Amino acid sequence: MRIGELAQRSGASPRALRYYEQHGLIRARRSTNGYREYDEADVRLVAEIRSLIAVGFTLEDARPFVECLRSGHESGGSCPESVVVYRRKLADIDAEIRSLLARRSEVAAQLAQACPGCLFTRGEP
Amino acid sequence: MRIGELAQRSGASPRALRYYEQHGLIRARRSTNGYREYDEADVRLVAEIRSLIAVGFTLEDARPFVECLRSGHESGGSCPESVVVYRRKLADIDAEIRSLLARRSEVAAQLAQACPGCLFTRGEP
DNA sequence: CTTGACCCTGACACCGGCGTCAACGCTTAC
DNA sequence: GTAAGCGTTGACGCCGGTGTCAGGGTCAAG
Repeated sequence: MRIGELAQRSGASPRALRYYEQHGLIRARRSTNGYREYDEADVRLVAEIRSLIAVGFTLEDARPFVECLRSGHESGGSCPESVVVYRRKLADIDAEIRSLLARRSEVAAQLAQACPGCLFTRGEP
Repeated sequence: MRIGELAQRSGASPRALRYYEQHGLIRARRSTNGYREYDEADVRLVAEIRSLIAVGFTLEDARPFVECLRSGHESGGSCPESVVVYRRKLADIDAEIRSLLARRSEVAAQLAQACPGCLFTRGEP
């Protein structure tokens, strides 16, 4: 299939697919007229990438997953390198949540100090 | 005082101070040679901006606080416009935390599916 | 007079994952 | 022949808050 069909079936835009290729995440054969040609396995690869992106992974994070799939594994996450990324990501998310909670309480404290009562009363200070 | 001293005393770089001015958050008199001149009130203004930036506010968010201080209030957060920003920011943070928690559980679920046991055992899958 | 420490403006770089446009080639249908 | 609808590459734009450099001016001390 060509890039348009892969785009439709994977949920990525053609632009995104070319971007993934540019960064070495997917590869395409070329037909005689220079058009990129893809197969079913690529649909799977791109779907994996999209699903990782959707939960906050970067393209670099997705790389081991793609290579895991390419090397024949059924799941992109079943290789040691992918698991490393999974765990690092969980740690990152946890750190970010802690940071947000800290910021939240700082903001709430500032609000409480600047305008006592404003935290619970909706309306004018 | 000139920009270097204000920078030292407020914790912002000269570059940042010019940027704040460019976006209308602070103003500077100019001495005869064209140098920016600041006073004590500006130290306070910039300190307010820095403290807001530090907890994740944007410069636009900081604007009402600055104007609140300029209009004579002791605290930048005691004006209605500032309180609106405070509450919006709290809501934003809460939304972001919820989103992160959702992503966290999705990632954990993906990991658990790709590599059962990996969530609790450190090491090879 | 010169050095060095300030100051000025203007402009590019960054980061990530694309969107979007330009300018062009291929293919199919009418 | 030609128009539509695909494809190609290359390049700029975005978002925010600076860092950093270029190419100047100002001023006090030596």
